[in-house]
Amino acid sequence: MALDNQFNPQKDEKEIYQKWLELGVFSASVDSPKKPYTIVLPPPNVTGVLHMGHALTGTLEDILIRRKRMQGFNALWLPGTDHAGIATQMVVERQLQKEQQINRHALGREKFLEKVWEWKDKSQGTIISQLKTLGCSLDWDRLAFTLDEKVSVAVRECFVRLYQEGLVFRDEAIIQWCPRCRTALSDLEVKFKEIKGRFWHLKYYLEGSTEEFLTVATTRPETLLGDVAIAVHPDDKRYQRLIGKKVVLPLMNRSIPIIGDSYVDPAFGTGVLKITPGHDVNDYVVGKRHQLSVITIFDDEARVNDQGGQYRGLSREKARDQIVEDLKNSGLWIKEEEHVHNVGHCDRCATAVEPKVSAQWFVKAEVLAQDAIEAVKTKKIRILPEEWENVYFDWMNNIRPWCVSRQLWWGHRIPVWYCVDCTEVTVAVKTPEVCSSCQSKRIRQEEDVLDTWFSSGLWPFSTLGWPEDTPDLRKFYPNDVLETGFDILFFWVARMIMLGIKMTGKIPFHTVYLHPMVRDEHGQKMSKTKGNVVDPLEIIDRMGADSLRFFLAWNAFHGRDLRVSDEGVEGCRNFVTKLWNVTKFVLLHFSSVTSSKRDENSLINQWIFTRLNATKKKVGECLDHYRFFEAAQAVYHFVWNDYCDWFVEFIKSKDELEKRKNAKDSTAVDVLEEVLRLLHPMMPFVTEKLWHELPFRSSQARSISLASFPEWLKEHEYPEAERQLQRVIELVEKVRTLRGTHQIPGSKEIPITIWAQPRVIGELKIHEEKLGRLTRASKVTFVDQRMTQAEVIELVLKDCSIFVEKEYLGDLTQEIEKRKKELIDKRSALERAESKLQNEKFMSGAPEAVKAGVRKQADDLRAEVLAIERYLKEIGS
RNA sequence: GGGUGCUUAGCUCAGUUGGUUAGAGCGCUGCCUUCACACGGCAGAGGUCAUAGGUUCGAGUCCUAUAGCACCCACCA
Repeated sequence: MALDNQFNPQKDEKEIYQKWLELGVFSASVDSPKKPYTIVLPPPNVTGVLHMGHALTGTLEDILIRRKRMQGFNALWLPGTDHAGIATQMVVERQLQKEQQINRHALGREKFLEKVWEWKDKSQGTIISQLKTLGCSLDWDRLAFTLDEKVSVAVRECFVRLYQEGLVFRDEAIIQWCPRCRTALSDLEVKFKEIKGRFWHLKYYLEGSTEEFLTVATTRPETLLGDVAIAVHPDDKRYQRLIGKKVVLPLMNRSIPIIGDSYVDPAFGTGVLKITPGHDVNDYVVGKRHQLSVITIFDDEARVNDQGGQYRGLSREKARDQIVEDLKNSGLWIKEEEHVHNVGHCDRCATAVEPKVSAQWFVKAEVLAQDAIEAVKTKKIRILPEEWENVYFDWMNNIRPWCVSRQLWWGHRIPVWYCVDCTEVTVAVKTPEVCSSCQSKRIRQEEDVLDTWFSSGLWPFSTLGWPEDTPDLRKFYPNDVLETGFDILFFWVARMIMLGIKMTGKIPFHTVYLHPMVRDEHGQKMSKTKGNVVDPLEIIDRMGADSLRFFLAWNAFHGRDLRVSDEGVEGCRNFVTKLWNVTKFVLLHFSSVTSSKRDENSLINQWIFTRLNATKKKVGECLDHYRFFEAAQAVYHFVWNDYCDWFVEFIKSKDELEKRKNAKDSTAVDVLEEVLRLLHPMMPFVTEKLWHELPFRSSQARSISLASFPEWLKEHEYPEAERQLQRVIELVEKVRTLRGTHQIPGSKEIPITIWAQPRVIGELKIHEEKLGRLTRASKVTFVDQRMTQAEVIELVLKDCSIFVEKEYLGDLTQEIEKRKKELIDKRSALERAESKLQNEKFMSGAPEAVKAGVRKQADDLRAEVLAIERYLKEIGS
């Protein structure tokens, strides 16, 4: 059956994926005696669509999993989706606002959650089908969701255990608050942005004086409503004498103390700092130190509350304008300056956060961090690329309590019940009926839900049935590799390590591989507002999943950026086409060869198997070390250069093809078949398609993904064949270069003469036909005497020379120039080599292999230099 | 303010413990529509490895300093 002109991904990919599903290729089994190998997919947002980052994750993990599966492992790649608390809730809130112009509070918790579930049910299929489009071999029967009952039980169990050990606690503290989301945030969820603001200088008069005042410089004049003191440095000569006195708070006419605290930097601003413990994290700390009270002046949406007197009800921004105006009017304003400073913003909605004192639940991360640090220090967990280990240690060593409560509705409700009748707090996995202390039925559950990352942190085992001791858990936990982007090292990876060790007593995985960030072709972060988002599905639609996957693997350097460009993917698409075309060639000539049988004495066969063997070794090593780019390059190079450019060209003559067909030599098919298996993890679709077209294959399996992965074979090493064919290749290249330099068209055949030692001539004569054909020679003559330089020019190789008669070359000026340049290069290389050999310290210090190499190099160079010198002399230049 | 990484061909990047004449893809130039492939073939040009010192028989690779870039953490009002 003849193949189409090129692979048609739109037509074939869906069908192929369907077949994999039918064959159950992706299913891992708890009963299998095979060694398990487990990866959990970083769960994408349930309402999301596939972006390039997902495509990268999907590709790299699929490569790892498919290879292990082919190697005979019981490979489990566990899919799942994340409820993504704030993100999802925000999407639904926006939709609600747009459609009904109401917020969630107008709808009520229960009704609102119904809406979110509706949205989730509607959109959850999207990302799943998109992962399938990419070819991901996920075990769909185990599809999990972070709000599944199974996972929720694990979340509650974890919370209860931490509570019982005192590792989760409730406390009143200053936290980061998003007034738009109306929830507390963890430190990680606050992103600081440079904002061009103003620096207002204000007068705070000393109590009882209309003359003497202190100048306070602030970026947030509106917070003066909550000032409880002003602070100066205790050693500051300017203000020292005023410590302990009082000032009158502008506009509010409250009297507040002047305190001395070394936190104040005398050199910054005026050296006088207003203290607002209710709305500034540092002020809160200073306030605590001086037992100052806390005044909260904003409500949950950052509008001025009852504490703000006449400003009550104003937004932060309006209050600021009004207060500045009032200060100006009452003569308390001195000046204002431009001031650039960093302001924290909500990671999700980009609203400026408002520090706020409130009761929240915290995890004692600093305790959990100890074992997590140890696990990486002792290399029980490796983080790759290794430079991330330091980043990990740095963060872990400075970790602070993790605020896990969120005033959201979409998420795991915290399993805590407060008794109305006594002060008891009941914390339980199963919803209690009564207070655990006074047995009162009047208990109410904590309103807050948990940070999304709390449930994600349990993902490697909650998906396998923990805390039950399930067969899945026993088989597939710990996982093997955790592959994800470095941007969620703290958010997710660190928490999995902490919670994994704490809950199960085992490390959750032995390797963390952090892939680069996907960027556009100019290295810019992709964003909707910039309009530079490259849609993986659109690329797949145009060029096929294999092209995109191969491109991503090829570009998964150990660096920090991965730039996606159309041209790059096109290059990979071209490679898919090349593979397709060479398969067409093989089918055209070798369809009648239906079993593996080959001439073991053929040097070409030996040579291509040796090359293939080197490639298999390289690919295997690279994949073992997550060097996807090198693996992709190695196989690309083998297919395109070794197999297509040389092997196929070597055997392309009528005679050679006939000979091989008659002998039923299967080398061409065998090598291609192995290449397809080697490539399958990276390009699953086209390799599956082509594999079935071959006249025979190594395995009876109904899918290439069930066949074995090619491994290096000792018996396929033929160094002698490699050496000989390497010489043939160099010889052909020399002549071709000469033809190129002299612009001899391919249609013009010219005779060549080859001189060498008899032994070498013997080796070359075997390849006479190939030499002639590939150099487009009219005749190949072998001689054991050098030719006279006056009539010919000599192309020098290490152990042979090629002579071409001048009459075929026309003007030699260019050629001579080239030789002169070559001579300079070779001479200097020779000098370097010789001086090394004369250097005693080199001869005593360098390893034997290096010395031998240099010696051989010097010999070769010397011969070449002499030959070129002789050539130039004889030609009269 | 603290930290990490980067600087190699026109562009994007490899280069594993120092060791033989520094590589790839794309782009560029010339030739070729030869019966797998123009999404192709053949050939070619192009690099004082950011700069200055140092260690070494030997440095793109190790050390120091400088310059520039990127990112992370902190968040001085």
